[in-house]
Amino acid sequence: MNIAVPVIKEFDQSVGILTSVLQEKGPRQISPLNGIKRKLSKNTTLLYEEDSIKHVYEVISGTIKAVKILADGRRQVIGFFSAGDIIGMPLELKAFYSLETVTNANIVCYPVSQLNVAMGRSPEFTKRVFQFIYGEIEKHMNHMVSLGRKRPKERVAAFLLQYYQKSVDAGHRDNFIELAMSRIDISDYLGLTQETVCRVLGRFKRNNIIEARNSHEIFVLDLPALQQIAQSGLLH
Amino acid sequence: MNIAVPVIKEFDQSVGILTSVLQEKGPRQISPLNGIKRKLSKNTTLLYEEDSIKHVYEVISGTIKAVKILADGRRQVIGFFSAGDIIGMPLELKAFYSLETVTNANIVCYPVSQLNVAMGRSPEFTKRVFQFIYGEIEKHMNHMVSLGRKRPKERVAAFLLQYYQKSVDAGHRDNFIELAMSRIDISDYLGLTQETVCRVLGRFKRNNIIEARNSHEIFVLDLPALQQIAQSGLLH
DNA sequence: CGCATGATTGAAGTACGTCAACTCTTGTGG
DNA sequence: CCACAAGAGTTGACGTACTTCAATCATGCG
Repeated sequence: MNIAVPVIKEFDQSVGILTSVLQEKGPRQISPLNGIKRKLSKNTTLLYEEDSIKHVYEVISGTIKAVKILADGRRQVIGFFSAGDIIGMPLELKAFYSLETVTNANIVCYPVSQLNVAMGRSPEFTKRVFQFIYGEIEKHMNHMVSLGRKRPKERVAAFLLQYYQKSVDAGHRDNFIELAMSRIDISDYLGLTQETVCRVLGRFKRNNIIEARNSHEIFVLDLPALQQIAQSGLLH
Repeated sequence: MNIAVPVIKEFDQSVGILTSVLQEKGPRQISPLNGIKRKLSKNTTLLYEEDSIKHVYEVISGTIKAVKILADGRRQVIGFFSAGDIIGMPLELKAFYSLETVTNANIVCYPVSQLNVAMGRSPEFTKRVFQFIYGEIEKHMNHMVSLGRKRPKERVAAFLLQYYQKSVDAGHRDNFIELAMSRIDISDYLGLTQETVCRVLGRFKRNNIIEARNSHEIFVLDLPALQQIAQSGLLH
């Protein structure tokens, strides 16, 4: 037991455990997933679109964005990932998007082959993988509705609420959200221009719906208002 | 053998075979998927958003759309499905969208539980399911780029090309595509108004890029032009 | 045949994008 | 420690591409 504790710790540190999403519960069932830790500095591309996928990534710290880029430079950010998020899927195919760090980040890379082995062994694990993918798809659907049918203020409100929810899920109760990415990244995520994102945020500030300590640190002052705007943009 | 043939035929007709996507190759390996055939008339809702999912559907004939609807009536069509397409996933959860027939349609319903059993038995089948889901996700990504960053003419061109490709994949060489859905459905898919869709199609006609026999039957006259417009909208 | 629905076209308005100026950070080197 | 540069963010003025509103034209089904 004296020995076991440091061993477990070593396991946690050097191997990663896919705790949040994919890992089976209970110490007995821990799948032998051997991930490799990587430390990435800000604005690094760790995967290019069309690259063949070799790993599934778990974000330990920092923020990473998934981006699709058109020939003329237009960008669509598919999603942002931060601590606890999983990126990728257990199939070796071509990447649909490139992955770039928004901030310095620590990640754990799990070889796809290992996940396949784990899935072959455990139906429970396979089910968790499916549930994870389901969740990702649900996000994609909501994103499509935002991009196709929502007004700028509704998109921005929904975006802020995503981060608010994430903060609540993490156990915080201070109405504080940190937007690690630039205004351009946000606008590329929401299908808007950075100017429009700025103006909408400015309006929210003037209406005392949010308060900004600086451009990346925001307090939600009026949650119901934000929810109402996000849901159907009734306020003008 | 005289007996076997009608039995097989009966099997094909009443059970469905998930041929195109999920079915394993070779007669020996045919998974015992017992689907139930359903005949649906036009404008029928076969699944409501938030309903719990009990089946995966295979479209035999006709066209079905997946739709998300906002409180105030705005609609985002997530996708259209026609002969050979599979709708849904092997997990019993809440539906992310409602499913409505665009035309009269024949479908086969496979209980999710059966797919799970088949996946438990066959890693090969599981892999096919993953590949299918991958393909769906790729479509979602491209759709997000269209909705977030493409101009109307680029979206419409890409939409036409999807159907052109489908026609080619089905072995047709006549440059003919059939758009079973209404202009409103197309606009709700592309995040535009029906008027804009009409005007773009009208421009394509005037530029001899397409020719319309009627509003639903279209010939592609200038494929390269269509591809160029879809890819980066260079033409004005 | 006639009505209802869908498609198309035109005119007008506006929300968002574009362009540009300015300010605020942040980081670096003297 | 400050000065400066480079980048990011913000705000304003203006233009326009798309929407909205409206009228007309097809299409198809009872």
